[in-house]
Amino acid sequence: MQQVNHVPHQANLDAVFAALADPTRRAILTRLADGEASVGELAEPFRLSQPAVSKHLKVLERAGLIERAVDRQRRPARLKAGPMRDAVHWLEEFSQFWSTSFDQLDDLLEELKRSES
Amino acid sequence: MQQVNHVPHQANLDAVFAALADPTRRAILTRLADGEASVGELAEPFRLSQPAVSKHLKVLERAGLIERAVDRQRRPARLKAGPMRDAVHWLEEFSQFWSTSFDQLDDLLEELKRSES
DNA sequence: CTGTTGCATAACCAGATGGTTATATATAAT
DNA sequence: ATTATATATAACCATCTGGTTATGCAACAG
Repeated sequence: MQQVNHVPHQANLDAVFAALADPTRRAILTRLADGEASVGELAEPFRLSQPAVSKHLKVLERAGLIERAVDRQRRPARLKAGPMRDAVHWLEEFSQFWSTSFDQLDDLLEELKRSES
Repeated sequence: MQQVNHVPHQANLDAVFAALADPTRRAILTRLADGEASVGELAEPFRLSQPAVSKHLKVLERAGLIERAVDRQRRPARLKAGPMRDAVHWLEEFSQFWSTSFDQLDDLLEELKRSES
């Protein structure tokens, strides 16, 4: 049976959130949403050395957010969905456990604060 | 005018995702979803020193995920909604930009992969 | 005043992170 | 065979992180 249930795997949540914590990596992901890209193509817009980009890609790969292909000398990266969804799920479950919806939370907390004081 | 629009602020996204990348801190947040708690109350379930918990709380506070109150000697922490919502929004906008929904993404990527090869 | 409780802060440490340059490797082009 | 291109890897560095113990300080309790 193929893995279908995406129970947010605690260990990977660490890696996923850590990967998302860097603005360059988020930009890389956004770029990849537009289609696969090689290391060189990714390095160009950022003023970053090629090895730096390779490192970022390795972080994203370890987090499972991307996968690498092989195309001649190029090793293009493309997005993978699962882990990002795990992150969303954690946040959603958290918000659900916490309260009803994020959109009501600030108001709700304000209210609580007022009623306590 | 009060801040109402929660445009995901890039700088804080760094701090928010970084804060969420630690399992202890996620556990602290989950605990706080149950109600405010003092440093001591938070330190007890984890086998962590009190200063370690204080440090985690400072990280969460810098990310804007919690706020501290003053109650006699205690300095209880409580959740704040905004930044977490920013994180959700980033992920949602990303998924939207990327494709239609996370639930369809893996299938979609699989399909793309197949049609390319 | 004295002691205790709750927390913060400082000083320290090992290991991770994010960047660099230099070098190696593999594929392509000449 | 040589050279050029695309990427990886190594070695190095400064800074950040997550933990510790030791200490300081403010707010009670006696």
